[in-house]
Amino acid sequence: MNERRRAYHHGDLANALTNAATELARHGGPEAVVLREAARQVGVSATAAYRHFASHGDLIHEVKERCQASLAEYMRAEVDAGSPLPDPGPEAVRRLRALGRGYIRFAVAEPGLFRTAFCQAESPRENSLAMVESPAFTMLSATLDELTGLGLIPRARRPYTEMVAWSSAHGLAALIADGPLAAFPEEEREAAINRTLDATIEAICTGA
Amino acid sequence: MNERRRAYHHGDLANALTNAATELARHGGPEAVVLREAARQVGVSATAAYRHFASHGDLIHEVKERCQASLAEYMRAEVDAGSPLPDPGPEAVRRLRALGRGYIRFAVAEPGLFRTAFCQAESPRENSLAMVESPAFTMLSATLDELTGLGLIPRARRPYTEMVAWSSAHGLAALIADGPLAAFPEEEREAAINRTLDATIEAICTGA
DNA sequence: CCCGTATGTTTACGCCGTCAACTTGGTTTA
DNA sequence: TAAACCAAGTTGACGGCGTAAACATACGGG
Repeated sequence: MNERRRAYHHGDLANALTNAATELARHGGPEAVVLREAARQVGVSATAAYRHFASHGDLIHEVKERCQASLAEYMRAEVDAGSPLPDPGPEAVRRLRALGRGYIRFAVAEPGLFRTAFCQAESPRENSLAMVESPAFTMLSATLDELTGLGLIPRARRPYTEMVAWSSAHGLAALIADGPLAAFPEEEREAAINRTLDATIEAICTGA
Repeated sequence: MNERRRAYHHGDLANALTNAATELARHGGPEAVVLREAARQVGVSATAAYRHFASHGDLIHEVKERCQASLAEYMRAEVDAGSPLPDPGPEAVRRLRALGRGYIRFAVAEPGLFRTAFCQAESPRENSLAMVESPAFTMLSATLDELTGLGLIPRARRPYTEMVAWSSAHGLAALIADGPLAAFPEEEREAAINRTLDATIEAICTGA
């Protein structure tokens, strides 16, 4: 049925719905993800969604995972872009900065998706572990390990350094995506981002 | 009508509704603030709320302001508590740390209210300026000014230092309130908090 | 005292998530 | 190949939500 998939059986409704829902999230955040609207845009009845998703929350969960993946892509892209440090230091330091910059760039470019990536799940347990096992978090940990190996992070201070880095990036990103800093003129916002990135790296790496 | 206020005219419906709505927010965050439920708990018809609030968003806005005020109280309380530094240094450094600790303590103690304090407003403009003019932000700015006066923050680095401090505290608080770190065992969470507070202060104040 | 106005109530509308029952069409099997 | 089955759609209905309109009640000032 390769080509005539659009007749009665859609062929890939689950994906089509998730795409539509993601677009809703992009423009309005998690609260804009309404099942009936996604179904409408795909051209299918609302209840058709229930053949592929157990509930509204399940659909949101799918979108949420995409958003987390998107965030990780932004981080990886910034790492791969390889923009040099102002003060060209160790490669690992550059990478640490790139991870933070990618995180924040995502929040600036896609505030709706960023908010969706961290929206509340119906099951409270679900929120927790998944994130810490994500590729993004793994990249961060690996980079910090590397910096420790290079002697740039004292071994005594290594524990919980993921949290120091994550908190700082997440805080700035959240303040941008959630409102308080959204109205900042671009130039000031960029300055605040750089200042925060600088300060955080300095706090983590001895001398830099 | 001091005492017989409960007959037909309630006497202070606006406040009663805001109280009920705040309680809903405490247990379920902003998405749990449903107008009809608040009215139900006060024992009044749903549409009665419209004599005191223009819309559902208006009610949430009221709750949101209370939550922001609560946050500021937590910060002030922690400052006033005057718990000494591990390494007793300048008073202003202690106060900076207390501000951060109060911010995070609020998120730990009242995740629902914390999330409500930063929930999206219907008017996008509304989110921005109000926060930066809040008493909490003012306390932070004043303390940073003081540290600059003491020579603990180099003048060249003074700009945007509010953002460095705010981002760090807000990030950790948000990660706790929004899920990812909520399931951390208390001991680890406390360690992460202290480590982040230490690192941030070190990043802001030269030597400490 | 009486009337206006502030503050309630009832009713109703459309949108939401979701359930139950029915229909359609591709796949499997006798 | 025909029958039977099952996956994937449909329509219709329900209760809950925010909210508008019309109606009711009680307080307070002329």
